Amino acid sequence: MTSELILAAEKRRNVADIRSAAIARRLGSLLMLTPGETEFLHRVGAGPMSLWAPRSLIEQPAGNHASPRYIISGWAAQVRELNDGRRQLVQLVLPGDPLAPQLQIHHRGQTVQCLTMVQTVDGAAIRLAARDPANFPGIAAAVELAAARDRALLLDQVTRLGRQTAYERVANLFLELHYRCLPIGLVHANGFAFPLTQECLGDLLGLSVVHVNRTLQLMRRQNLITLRQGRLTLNDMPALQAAAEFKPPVLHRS
Amino acid sequence: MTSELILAAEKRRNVADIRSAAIARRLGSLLMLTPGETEFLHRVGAGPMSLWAPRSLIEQPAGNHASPRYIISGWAAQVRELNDGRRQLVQLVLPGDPLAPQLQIHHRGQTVQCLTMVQTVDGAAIRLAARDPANFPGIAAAVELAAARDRALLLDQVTRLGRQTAYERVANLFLELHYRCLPIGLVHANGFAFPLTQECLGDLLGLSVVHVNRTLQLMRRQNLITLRQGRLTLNDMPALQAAAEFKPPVLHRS
DNA sequence: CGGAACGTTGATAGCTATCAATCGACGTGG
DNA sequence: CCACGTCGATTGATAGCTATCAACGTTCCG
Repeated sequence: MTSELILAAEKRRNVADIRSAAIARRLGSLLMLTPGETEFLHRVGAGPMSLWAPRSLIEQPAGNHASPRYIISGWAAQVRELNDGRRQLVQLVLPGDPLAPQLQIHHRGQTVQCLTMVQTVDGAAIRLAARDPANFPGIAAAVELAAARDRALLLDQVTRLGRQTAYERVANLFLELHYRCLPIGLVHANGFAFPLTQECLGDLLGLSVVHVNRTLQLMRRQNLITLRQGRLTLNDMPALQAAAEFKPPVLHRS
Repeated sequence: MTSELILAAEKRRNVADIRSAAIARRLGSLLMLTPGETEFLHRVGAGPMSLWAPRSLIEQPAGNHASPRYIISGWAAQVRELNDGRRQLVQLVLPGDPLAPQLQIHHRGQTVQCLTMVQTVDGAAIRLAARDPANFPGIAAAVELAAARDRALLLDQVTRLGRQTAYERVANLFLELHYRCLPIGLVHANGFAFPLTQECLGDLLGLSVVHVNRTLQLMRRQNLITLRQGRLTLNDMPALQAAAEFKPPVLHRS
């Protein structure tokens, strides 16, 4: 076996690790989990997985007794569509996140859509663990905190769309994504995989494709970011911060 | 006692009823409560109340052990402010709603602000009841459903700000408010008290005061609405619906 | 009466959308 | 191998929605 093959195998193993560890990392970043809980979440992440094609819609079984699903790789989004074809990506769903909140109200025109190839695992065990504080003291709290953080990010999204310019929206989103990708191990040297097309960015930020393109080019000319070949690097976090005013949600110990 | 005085007294009693009943109506509109549960919520609504002046900020005690507070009269809003003074009303809080979700993450620049005089009551009993399914089978489910509905309305807000024009935003918001005021008994003949200034409307819908004004006047000229003296009447719901595409969240029986 | 808060109106500027066309990358079938 | 179509990114020209600035009217209240 040549060293290249060994390296490739090593890399595959690392990738697999990151995938099966996404949930454990995501929840573990919110508060301290016991080793047993971390191990438990790793096993959930390594369980039988479903594969979804890019652009496919993930059907959410209605009712709150359906088991939740967690993304372990790929990006998805909660999408709302208007009758005339306009669409809004309401919130991005990244590895370690549940596809939808535990109790979701049915809404015509609302779906979960894959932006890349997506792998999901069944989260029924997590829901059960969250209801068994004796054995899993941290998981219940972490699941709650995760939901609260997602709501805080939703408020960020409202503020972005309501009160920020195109330039600020893009900068703010990039900082949010950096903040979210960091704990799940997807960031290296301030860069991370960025699979969104400019059209998706527009639908997420309430902008037209053309204007997204022009805004990105401006940020490139100012050397704030590098975005090519599906990878985004934040070259100047202070400048982005100054432009976007992104404030990460603060978790308080309770 | 003249008949005028009798009528006035009757009216005061009705108003008091509506206030103490706001929580019961709000939660009872989501699913069937037992008579005991309804009575329980009435007593909560009639409990000791706090009074908040217009424009005052309601401090949220950090931590998830603080008892939640419910509004029983008046309007408030969750507000985010940017460093340069821009502000965004993220979500309106109406009678029967909790001031904030059960577990709230601290965020610099986020507050709850009264838009009118506001009366609140302590919701600790509701939280306890929600954890005692044996005695209160419906309340736990209703509280959860209410939170899910609020999240759905937040997604509406995102879509409004991201993908609708000023005219559509205003129409959509008016339909949402009608939808929310109906179950708590505030709507009479398609009209309800509407205490928002045009500046607040702008901060809520991501528009400037001037443009809010012009949009309202257009809708008045088209005879879609009547808005004067703090009262809003929707004269042409079908036309508003056609313009705004408001879809009320659908609760499914589980 | 003066001032503050809110609403209204006009003029102008500016941000962003829309339309149209081009370009490169990629995969497919002839 | 090349023609072809599709998708995404890019660019230019233009239109349009909305913000900003400024001024004025109205109501209310001390």
